[in-house]
Amino acid sequence: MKKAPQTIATAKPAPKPLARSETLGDRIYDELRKRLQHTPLQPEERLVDVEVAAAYGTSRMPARDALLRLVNEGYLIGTTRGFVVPTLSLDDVRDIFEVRRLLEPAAIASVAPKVDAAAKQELTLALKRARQAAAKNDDEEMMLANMAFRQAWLSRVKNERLASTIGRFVDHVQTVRRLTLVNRKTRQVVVDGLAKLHASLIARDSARTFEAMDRFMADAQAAYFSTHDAESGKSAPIPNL
Amino acid sequence: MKKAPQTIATAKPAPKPLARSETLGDRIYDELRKRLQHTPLQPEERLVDVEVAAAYGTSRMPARDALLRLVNEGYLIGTTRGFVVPTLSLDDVRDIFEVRRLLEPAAIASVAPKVDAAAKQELTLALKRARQAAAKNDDEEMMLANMAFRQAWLSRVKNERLASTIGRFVDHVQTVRRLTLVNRKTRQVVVDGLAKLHASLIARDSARTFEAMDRFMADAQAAYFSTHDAESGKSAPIPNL
DNA sequence: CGAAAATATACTGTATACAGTTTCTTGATG
DNA sequence: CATCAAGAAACTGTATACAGTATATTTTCG
Repeated sequence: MKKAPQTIATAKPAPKPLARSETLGDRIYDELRKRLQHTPLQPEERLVDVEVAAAYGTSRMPARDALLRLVNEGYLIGTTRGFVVPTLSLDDVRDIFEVRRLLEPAAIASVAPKVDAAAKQELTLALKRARQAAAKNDDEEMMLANMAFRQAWLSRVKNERLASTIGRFVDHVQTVRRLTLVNRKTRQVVVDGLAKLHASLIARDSARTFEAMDRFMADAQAAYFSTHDAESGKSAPIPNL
Repeated sequence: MKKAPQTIATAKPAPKPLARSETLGDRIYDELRKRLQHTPLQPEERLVDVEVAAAYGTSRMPARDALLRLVNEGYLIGTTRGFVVPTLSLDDVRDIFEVRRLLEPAAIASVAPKVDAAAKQELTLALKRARQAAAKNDDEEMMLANMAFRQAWLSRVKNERLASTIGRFVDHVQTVRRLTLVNRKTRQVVVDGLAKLHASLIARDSARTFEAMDRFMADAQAAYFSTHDAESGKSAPIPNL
């Protein structure tokens, strides 16, 4: 490596180039991300580029691209020995909740006026699933219902940058959520929160929806920190993404 | 390329690996980003990986890593013929402003209680620069002062995720800002906004700071859209990042 | 002389090979 | 038996080479 550049960009005539089509790296990235969203890695599990490459039948490069991208977005961290799931400290979780609380009430409020029949059906179904899961104490189903509900409104947020920012932060505390839901009282908080959101959305009431989400997030956050403080020592980092 | 994987991750004993140290790709990324923040590319300018690589004296790979990362973060878009600056539509700008307006008031309010002597000095200096620039109609200096003021508070936001999210969105409308500031009335709006923010920050008044930023962003947004509508046709995409 | 076709060029994407570094394993030594 | 050192193994990071594709250029034909 030699030295810094003077000027890098070339100012040639006037091209009008196409956007790039999907590459192998993109495909691997998409599938890996979906996989991580669905079933997060165990804290000691490692993703190794050569294995990912072999799994997808490509060389290391596209796999590497995908893994680096996941690192860039906070889904993984790169170490000298494979790619691992990041360990979130309590402060990290607090920070993420803080940002989410700034974004999600406004985001969901923005879809309230536009709730149509299809949206209503999705939301109602998700709520129903959540209720049944709560009744059966089914943690896994509870989480899935919760995700379905969020997906129902988040996919209808017009502002794509807002939606994707929220999505990313949600993903990052996914396992936290998993932990949180393993708790009877918390499950009730969630069902109540979803029910209120559902009602205000169906009523197409933006202000009430905003309020409901703000409350919901505050309650969920409180529930998380209380159950966590109860279970383990205060400042111990909790496992996982 | 063959088929999808069954299970990719290996579950071996228990490593405790180090975080990776800085790579060539990281270094190139850092410098390129700083360069783009300072002087954005012209719309027809292209960044080509082989040239970037040559400029830094490396092979194409680290350059490629850096460029892809910049694409991932929205600073560039990859085409079949080099990497180019994205063209933001009016809706894009609106979306970005919307997100910023959700985040920045809360963020700056969070630093108000912690404004110390050093912070005060930085803020005061930046405000002074902005005033002088406005008096001299110096667009460039105006923008720099504006950036300095933001840097002064943004660097003191404790929540790093919040800060970096804001930073990214700000960067993306940087050229928009440049356009906006080339306008006498707008410059006054900015100076007034900074002055109010400065006052409430020095007073360590969170609520007032929040309010001041919210107003400021609303005014700035309005100023931008009015000047833009005045200058060119309504829905024409404006150039640039 | 102009338009369409053929060729060349300039990029990105992918594969493979190599180098450097950290962790693991093995063996020697007290 | 414990501890440390030396070697091997397992990774990532980087370099180089090749393939594919979109754009630019030239050529050919009306």
